[in-house]
Amino acid sequence: MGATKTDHFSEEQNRLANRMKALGHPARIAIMEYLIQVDTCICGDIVNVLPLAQPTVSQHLKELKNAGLIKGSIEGTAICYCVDKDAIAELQRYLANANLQLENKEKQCC
Amino acid sequence: MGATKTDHFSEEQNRLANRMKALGHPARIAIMEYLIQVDTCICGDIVNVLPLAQPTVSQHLKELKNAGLIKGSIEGTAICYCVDKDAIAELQRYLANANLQLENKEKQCC
DNA sequence: CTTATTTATCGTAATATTGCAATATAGTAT
DNA sequence: ATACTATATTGCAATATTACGATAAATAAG
Repeated sequence: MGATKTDHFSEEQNRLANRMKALGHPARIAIMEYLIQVDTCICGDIVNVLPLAQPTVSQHLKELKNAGLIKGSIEGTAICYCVDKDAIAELQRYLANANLQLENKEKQCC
Repeated sequence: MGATKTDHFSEEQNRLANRMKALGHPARIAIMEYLIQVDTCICGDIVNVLPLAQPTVSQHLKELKNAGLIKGSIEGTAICYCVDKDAIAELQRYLANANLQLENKEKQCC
Protein backbone atom coordinates (compact mmCIF):
# COMPACT_ATOMS: atom_id res chain seq x y z
CA MET A 1 0.00 0.00 0.00
CA GLY A 2 1.06 3.59 0.58
CA ALA A 3 -1.69 5.33 -1.31
CA THR A 4 -4.43 7.20 0.50
CA LYS A 5 -7.89 5.62 0.20
CA THR A 6 -9.60 8.81 -0.91
CA ASP A 7 -12.63 7.04 -2.33
CA HIS A 8 -13.90 6.05 1.10
CA PHE A 9 -14.28 9.62 2.26
CA SER A 10 -16.52 12.50 1.28
CA GLU A 11 -15.49 15.04 -1.31
CA GLU A 12 -15.38 17.75 1.32
CA GLN A 13 -13.18 15.68 3.58
CA ASN A 14 -10.78 15.04 0.73
CA ARG A 15 -10.68 18.67 -0.36
CA LEU A 16 -10.08 19.82 3.18
CA ALA A 17 -7.38 17.23 3.75
CA ASN A 18 -5.69 18.29 0.52
CA ARG A 19 -5.54 21.90 1.59
CA MET A 20 -4.35 21.03 5.07
CA LYS A 21 -1.72 18.78 3.57
CA ALA A 22 -0.55 21.60 1.33
CA LEU A 23 -0.06 23.71 4.45
CA GLY A 24 1.63 20.78 6.15
CA HIS A 25 5.16 21.83 5.34
CA PRO A 26 7.10 24.67 6.95
CA ALA A 27 8.37 25.93 3.62
CA ARG A 28 4.83 26.24 2.34
CA ILE A 29 3.72 27.94 5.55
CA ALA A 30 6.60 30.37 5.05
CA ILE A 31 5.57 30.98 1.44
CA MET A 32 1.98 31.67 2.46
CA GLU A 33 3.10 34.02 5.24
CA TYR A 34 5.30 35.89 2.82
CA LEU A 35 2.56 36.21 0.23
CA ILE A 36 0.17 37.46 2.91
CA GLN A 37 2.65 39.88 4.39
CA VAL A 38 3.65 41.56 1.14
CA ASP A 39 1.02 44.06 0.30
CA THR A 40 1.06 43.68 -3.43
CA CYS A 41 1.25 40.30 -5.06
CA ILE A 42 3.97 40.90 -7.61
CA CYS A 43 6.27 38.41 -6.03
CA GLY A 44 9.34 37.71 -8.07
CA ASP A 45 11.60 37.22 -5.07
CA ILE A 46 10.17 34.28 -3.20
CA VAL A 47 13.22 32.20 -3.97
CA ASN A 48 15.54 34.73 -2.34
CA VAL A 49 13.44 34.79 0.81
CA LEU A 50 13.54 31.03 1.37
CA PRO A 51 16.46 28.81 2.34
CA LEU A 52 15.74 26.40 -0.48
CA ALA A 53 16.90 25.98 -4.05
CA GLN A 54 14.85 27.41 -6.86
CA PRO A 55 13.44 24.11 -8.18
CA THR A 56 12.31 23.18 -4.68
CA VAL A 57 10.51 26.46 -4.22
CA SER A 58 8.92 26.13 -7.63
CA GLN A 59 7.63 22.70 -6.66
CA HIS A 60 6.18 23.96 -3.38
CA LEU A 61 4.44 26.77 -5.25
CA LYS A 62 2.99 24.24 -7.63
CA GLU A 63 1.59 22.20 -4.76
CA LEU A 64 0.02 25.25 -3.16
CA LYS A 65 -1.51 26.11 -6.50
CA ASN A 66 -2.83 22.59 -7.05
CA ALA A 67 -4.45 22.68 -3.63
CA GLY A 68 -6.16 25.92 -4.61
CA LEU A 69 -4.47 27.97 -1.93
CA ILE A 70 -2.71 30.38 -4.24
CA LYS A 71 -3.30 31.77 -7.69
CA GLY A 72 -0.65 32.66 -10.22
CA SER A 73 -0.62 34.68 -13.37
CA ILE A 74 2.11 35.56 -15.83
CA GLU A 75 3.32 39.13 -15.45
CA GLY A 76 5.83 39.70 -18.20
CA THR A 77 9.06 37.98 -17.33
CA ALA A 78 8.11 37.29 -13.73
CA ILE A 79 5.13 35.42 -12.32
CA CYS A 80 2.65 36.96 -9.98
CA TYR A 81 1.51 34.73 -7.18
CA CYS A 82 -1.02 35.55 -4.55
CA VAL A 83 -3.13 33.89 -1.90
CA ASP A 84 -6.63 32.74 -2.75
CA LYS A 85 -8.64 34.54 -0.10
CA ASP A 86 -11.65 32.29 -0.47
CA ALA A 87 -9.67 29.15 0.23
CA ILE A 88 -8.23 30.57 3.42
CA ALA A 89 -11.64 31.87 4.44
CA GLU A 90 -13.14 28.43 3.91
CA LEU A 91 -10.50 26.76 6.07
CA GLN A 92 -11.00 29.39 8.73
CA ARG A 93 -14.78 28.90 8.73
CA TYR A 94 -14.34 25.14 9.02
CA LEU A 95 -12.13 25.49 12.07
CA ALA A 96 -14.32 28.19 13.59
CA ASN A 97 -17.28 25.84 13.32
CA ALA A 98 -15.31 22.99 14.89
CA ASN A 99 -14.35 25.34 17.67
CA LEU A 100 -17.95 26.31 18.23
CA GLN A 101 -19.06 22.71 18.47
CA LEU A 102 -16.32 22.05 20.99
CA GLU A 103 -17.36 25.03 23.10
CA ASN A 104 -20.92 23.74 23.29
CA LYS A 105 -19.95 20.34 24.57
CA GLU A 106 -21.36 19.44 27.95
CA LYS A 107 -19.18 16.57 28.97
CA GLN A 108 -15.50 17.24 29.06
CA CYS A 109 -13.42 14.32 30.23
CA CYS A 110 -9.88 14.34 28.87
CA MET B 1 16.98 13.95 -0.02
CA GLY B 2 13.41 13.43 1.12
CA ALA B 3 13.61 14.84 4.61
CA THR B 4 12.06 18.19 5.45
CA LYS B 5 14.55 20.94 6.33
CA THR B 6 12.84 21.91 9.55
CA ASP B 7 15.89 23.66 10.96
CA HIS B 8 15.61 26.49 8.45
CA PHE B 9 12.19 27.55 9.65
CA SER B 10 10.85 29.04 12.85
CA GLU B 11 9.51 26.89 15.64
CA GLU B 12 6.04 28.27 15.12
CA GLN B 13 6.14 27.52 11.41
CA ASN B 14 7.19 23.97 12.13
CA ARG B 15 4.55 23.42 14.79
CA LEU B 16 1.85 24.82 12.57
CA ALA B 17 2.99 22.74 9.62
CA ASN B 18 2.96 19.64 11.81
CA ARG B 19 -0.62 20.22 12.87
CA MET B 20 -1.74 21.00 9.35
CA LYS B 21 0.02 17.91 8.13
CA ALA B 22 -1.76 15.83 10.75
CA LEU B 23 -5.04 17.14 9.35
CA GLY B 24 -3.80 16.48 5.83
CA HIS B 25 -5.42 13.10 5.45
CA PRO B 26 -9.13 12.42 4.92
CA ALA B 27 -9.15 9.62 7.49
CA ARG B 28 -7.78 11.96 10.12
CA ILE B 29 -10.27 14.65 9.14
CA ALA B 30 -13.00 12.04 9.55
CA ILE B 31 -11.65 11.02 12.95
CA MET B 32 -11.59 14.63 14.13
CA GLU B 33 -15.10 15.23 12.84
CA TYR B 34 -16.34 12.15 14.66
CA LEU B 35 -14.66 13.13 17.90
CA ILE B 36 -16.16 16.60 17.63
CA GLN B 37 -19.61 15.35 16.76
CA VAL B 38 -19.92 12.83 19.57
CA ASP B 39 -20.87 14.74 22.67
CA THR B 40 -18.95 12.68 25.15
CA CYS B 41 -15.44 11.54 24.50
CA ILE B 42 -15.65 7.90 25.45
CA CYS B 43 -14.92 6.69 22.00
CA GLY B 44 -14.36 2.99 21.75
CA ASP B 45 -15.94 2.68 18.33
CA ILE B 46 -13.82 4.80 16.06
CA VAL B 47 -12.65 1.72 14.20
CA ASN B 48 -16.21 0.72 13.30
CA VAL B 49 -16.96 4.17 11.96
CA LEU B 50 -14.04 4.26 9.56
CA PRO B 51 -13.47 2.21 6.39
CA LEU B 52 -9.98 1.24 7.49
CA ALA B 53 -8.42 -1.64 9.38
CA GLN B 54 -7.81 -1.35 13.10
CA PRO B 55 -4.01 -0.96 12.95
CA THR B 56 -4.39 1.81 10.40
CA VAL B 57 -6.84 3.71 12.57
CA SER B 58 -4.61 3.25 15.59
CA GLN B 59 -1.72 4.71 13.64
CA HIS B 60 -3.77 7.72 12.53
CA LEU B 61 -4.83 8.32 16.13
CA LYS B 62 -1.21 8.21 17.17
CA GLU B 63 -0.29 10.84 14.61
CA LEU B 64 -3.10 13.11 15.71
CA LYS B 65 -1.93 12.69 19.28
CA ASN B 66 1.70 13.39 18.38
CA ALA B 67 0.64 16.57 16.64
CA GLY B 68 -1.16 17.62 19.81
CA LEU B 69 -4.59 17.67 18.19
CA ILE B 70 -6.17 15.03 20.39
CA LYS B 71 -5.69 13.76 23.90
CA GLY B 72 -6.16 10.19 25.08
CA SER B 73 -6.54 8.57 28.43
CA ILE B 74 -7.07 4.99 29.48
CA GLU B 75 -10.63 4.23 30.52
CA GLY B 76 -10.69 0.64 31.68
CA THR B 77 -10.57 -1.65 28.69
CA ALA B 78 -11.26 1.08 26.17
CA ILE B 79 -9.35 4.27 25.52
CA CYS B 80 -10.90 7.67 25.73
CA TYR B 81 -9.87 10.04 22.99
CA CYS B 82 -10.95 13.61 22.59
CA VAL B 83 -10.04 16.74 20.70
CA ASP B 84 -7.63 19.23 22.23
CA LYS B 85 -9.69 22.40 22.09
CA ASP B 86 -6.70 24.69 22.49
CA ALA B 87 -4.93 23.25 19.47
CA ILE B 88 -7.96 23.76 17.26
CA ALA B 89 -8.45 27.23 18.67
CA GLU B 90 -4.85 28.11 17.89
CA LEU B 91 -5.17 26.95 14.28
CA GLN B 92 -8.39 28.87 13.95
CA ARG B 93 -6.83 32.06 15.29
CA TYR B 94 -3.91 31.70 12.92
CA LEU B 95 -6.19 31.44 9.92
CA ALA B 96 -8.46 34.20 11.17
CA ASN B 97 -5.45 36.48 11.41
CA ALA B 98 -4.31 35.53 7.93
CA ASN B 99 -7.80 36.26 6.70
CA LEU B 100 -7.78 39.66 8.36
CA GLN B 101 -4.49 40.59 6.77
CA LEU B 102 -5.84 39.57 3.39
CA GLU B 103 -8.97 41.67 3.86
CA ASN B 104 -6.88 44.75 4.60
CA LYS B 105 -4.83 44.48 1.46
CA GLU B 106 -5.07 47.41 -0.85
CA LYS B 107 -3.78 46.01 -4.07
CA GLN B 108 -5.51 42.94 -5.38
CA CYS B 109 -4.16 41.70 -8.66
CA CYS B 110 -4.65 37.98 -9.18
C1' DC C 1 -6.03 -19.62 34.78
C1' DT C 2 -8.45 -19.20 30.34
C1' DT C 3 -10.96 -16.63 27.09
C1' DA C 4 -12.66 -12.57 25.03
C1' DT C 5 -12.18 -7.75 23.89
C1' DT C 6 -9.76 -3.68 22.84
C1' DT C 7 -5.89 -1.07 21.51
C1' DA C 8 -0.88 -0.88 20.30
C1' DT C 9 3.24 -2.32 17.96
C1' DC C 10 6.08 -4.75 14.48
C1' DG C 11 7.19 -5.83 9.97
C1' DT C 12 6.75 -4.97 5.37
C1' DA C 13 5.15 -3.70 0.66
C1' DA C 14 3.42 0.02 -2.20
C1' DT C 15 3.47 4.65 -2.96
C1' DA C 16 4.38 9.65 -1.99
C1' DT C 17 7.22 13.53 -0.62
C1' DT C 18 11.37 16.30 -0.37
C1' DG C 19 15.26 18.38 -2.30
C1' DC C 20 18.34 19.59 -5.81
C1' DA C 21 21.45 19.47 -10.12
C1' DA C 22 20.75 19.71 -14.76
C1' DT C 23 18.11 21.24 -18.25
C1' DA C 24 14.24 23.34 -20.59
C1' DT C 25 11.14 27.15 -21.50
C1' DA C 26 9.74 31.81 -22.09
C1' DG C 27 10.10 36.50 -22.09
C1' DT C 28 13.35 41.01 -22.35
C1' DA C 29 16.91 43.41 -23.83
C1' DT C 30 20.92 44.44 -26.65
C1' DA D 1 20.23 36.17 -33.44
C1' DT D 2 22.57 36.38 -28.71
C1' DA D 3 22.68 37.02 -24.03
C1' DC D 4 20.24 37.53 -19.84
C1' DT D 5 16.72 36.70 -16.35
C1' DA D 6 13.00 34.21 -14.21
C1' DT D 7 10.38 30.20 -13.66
C1' DA D 8 9.23 25.27 -14.83
C1' DT D 9 10.24 20.50 -15.69
C1' DT D 10 12.93 16.28 -15.55
C1' DG D 11 15.35 12.78 -13.26
C1' DC D 12 16.89 10.81 -9.35
C1' DA D 13 18.32 9.60 -4.53
C1' DA D 14 16.94 9.78 0.31
C1' DT D 15 13.32 9.55 3.26
C1' DA D 16 8.38 9.50 4.80
C1' DT D 17 3.65 7.96 4.60
C1' DT D 18 -0.07 4.69 4.11
C1' DA D 19 -2.15 0.43 4.81
C1' DC D 20 -2.63 -3.97 6.79
C1' DG D 21 -1.62 -8.88 8.49
C1' DA D 22 0.35 -10.83 12.37
C1' DT D 23 1.23 -10.41 16.89
C1' DA D 24 1.65 -8.37 21.47
C1' DA D 25 -0.12 -6.13 25.67
C1' DA D 26 -3.56 -5.06 28.90
C1' DT D 27 -7.79 -5.35 31.12
C1' DA D 28 -12.40 -7.68 31.95
C1' DA D 29 -15.36 -11.68 32.38
C1' DG D 30 -16.13 -16.38 33.28
